[in-house]
Amino acid sequence: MRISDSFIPTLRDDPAEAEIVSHKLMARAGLVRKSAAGFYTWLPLGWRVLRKVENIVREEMDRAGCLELLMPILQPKELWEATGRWAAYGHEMMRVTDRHGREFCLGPTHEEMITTVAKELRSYKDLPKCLYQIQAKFRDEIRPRFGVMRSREFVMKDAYSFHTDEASLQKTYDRMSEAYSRIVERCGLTYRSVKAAGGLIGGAVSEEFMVLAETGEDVVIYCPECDYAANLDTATSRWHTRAPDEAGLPIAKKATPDKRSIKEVSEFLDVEPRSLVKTLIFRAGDKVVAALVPGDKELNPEKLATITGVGEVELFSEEDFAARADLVSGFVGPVGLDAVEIIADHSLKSMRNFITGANEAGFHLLNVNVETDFSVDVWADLVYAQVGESCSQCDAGRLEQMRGIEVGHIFQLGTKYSELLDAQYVDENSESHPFVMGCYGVGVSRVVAAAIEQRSDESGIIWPPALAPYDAQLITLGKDDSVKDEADKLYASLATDFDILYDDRSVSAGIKFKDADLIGLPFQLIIGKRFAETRQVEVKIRATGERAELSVEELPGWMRETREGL
RNA sequence: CGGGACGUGGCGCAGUUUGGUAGCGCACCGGGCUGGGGAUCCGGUGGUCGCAGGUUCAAAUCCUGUCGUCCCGACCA
Repeated sequence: MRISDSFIPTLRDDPAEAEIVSHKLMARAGLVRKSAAGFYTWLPLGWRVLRKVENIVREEMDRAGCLELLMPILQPKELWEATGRWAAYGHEMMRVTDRHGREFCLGPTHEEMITTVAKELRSYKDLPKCLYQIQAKFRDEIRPRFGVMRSREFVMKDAYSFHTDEASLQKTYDRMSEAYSRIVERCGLTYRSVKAAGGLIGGAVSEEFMVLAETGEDVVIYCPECDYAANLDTATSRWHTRAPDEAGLPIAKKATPDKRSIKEVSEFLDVEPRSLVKTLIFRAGDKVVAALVPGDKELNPEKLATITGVGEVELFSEEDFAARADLVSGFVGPVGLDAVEIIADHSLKSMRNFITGANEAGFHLLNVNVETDFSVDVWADLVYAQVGESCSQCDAGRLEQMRGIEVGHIFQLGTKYSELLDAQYVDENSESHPFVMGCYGVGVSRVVAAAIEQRSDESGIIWPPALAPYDAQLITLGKDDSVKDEADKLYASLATDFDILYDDRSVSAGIKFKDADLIGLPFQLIIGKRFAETRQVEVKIRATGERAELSVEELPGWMRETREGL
């Protein structure tokens, strides 16, 4: 492609609205333009990159035995009401009404839709099947940001598998996990796969593929000694396995006037926060629960929601407390708290003689012990894992953390959707069963941003060769017609084997070099006056800045070889 | 939705405090010169200052409302 024939509007300055490097560079290099918050036009150069990612994803899906199809973006309300998600999705779902008053949503995902399509898989002989599509998805994010990283319309590859049983699902799930690893590797990205939470999609088993980057919105907790890695939301640690070694002391009431928070009480009594137990009152659906965690730990509401079997738990407000005389805000404790369910973090098993609220304004209890003073209804993992704690998997490593960009997420769904939507197959005995399902997503447009987030420098983008919109940028220098002729010839000869972006503009050398660095193709092929004498093409490798002089004949082979290492 | 900031040619910004009828750099167009890291000179095009009301002889500037955008929190590929 000749630049003079192309449409690559590069910008000299960062757009004021862009915050992170990928957003700035995507705008500056002429890859995308914003239309409204969270909506982007993919300009020709950006579109080429997006298609490269799409094709890698498509190849790996096909290799894994998946079948591509395309479903409508608009989906009828009734379908979503059947699974309860018309309400559950809330404001995140974009909705439209047709001229007859019938309501639709712009698909945020397609579990409902694909499940109705899969109803045509009637026999166990038709299973397993894995279907996928690559399509725009719509989620009315509370706060779209970082360009295409978190946008309201984005390109996603979503795959769904259908099985007779869990074993078959596990097989496909494992194969998809491998395919996902291949995808991110082929895109040239450094990543880590981590254990994750199901969220709105649901499902017990789930794994995220995180591209590692400082600006990532997710925190990954990992063990340097083994392969344990998990999203902060689900990460566990084993700091609590110590056996209690202290003898229990008799419980005692202590006046703590106006001291409510862990900080206030621990300072007032001159003890470490870890000597206290926090009693947090939550509303979980219809019931009220008390969650007990050590004073120095932070409760993870997602874990509590999972344990109580609700989508979301809500911390008691002052109004809630006002309505319950038995719960004293700031002085709640588990002793004598029989009216609500008590869920305690496992770590309390190893705590002795701790301090809690006395359920009486202005008082706390000292030397409280589990069993002797109160009983726990449910033991669970309730807290966020913290850096420095022991790995729950190998026990040897101390946990560390890093930031990541979630580009892929795979789930084992089970029969949630097939049951609600009445999607069944018949087995060998003519008995009907709901499909066992899995679903698998890749944020295709997000991969583009993630790649730039991981690979760029002061001058611009450094594309992994697999994602680069073109293989090389051919640059002519000087206004000599002879240079132009030579460059034309080289362009024509390379065109059969490579995608070349040919900067044939009659602008100054500086502009050409700056634009080439900004656009970030793996190679820059430079032809100036010298070429007529030396017959050597000057090549600059964008990633390393190294330069080489090569004859026209050896150039193709050299490029093929060199790009492998980039 | 809560907290903060901002809307002035395509992009980046100044001007707003103290009202007087819009300016700079880049980009763009024509021409000269230059041609290995965003060169330079001359001459141009382009803005009802987000929108709607209000105050005033006079509003980018003051007031009210509204829309949009960005940042920090809860959501997610």
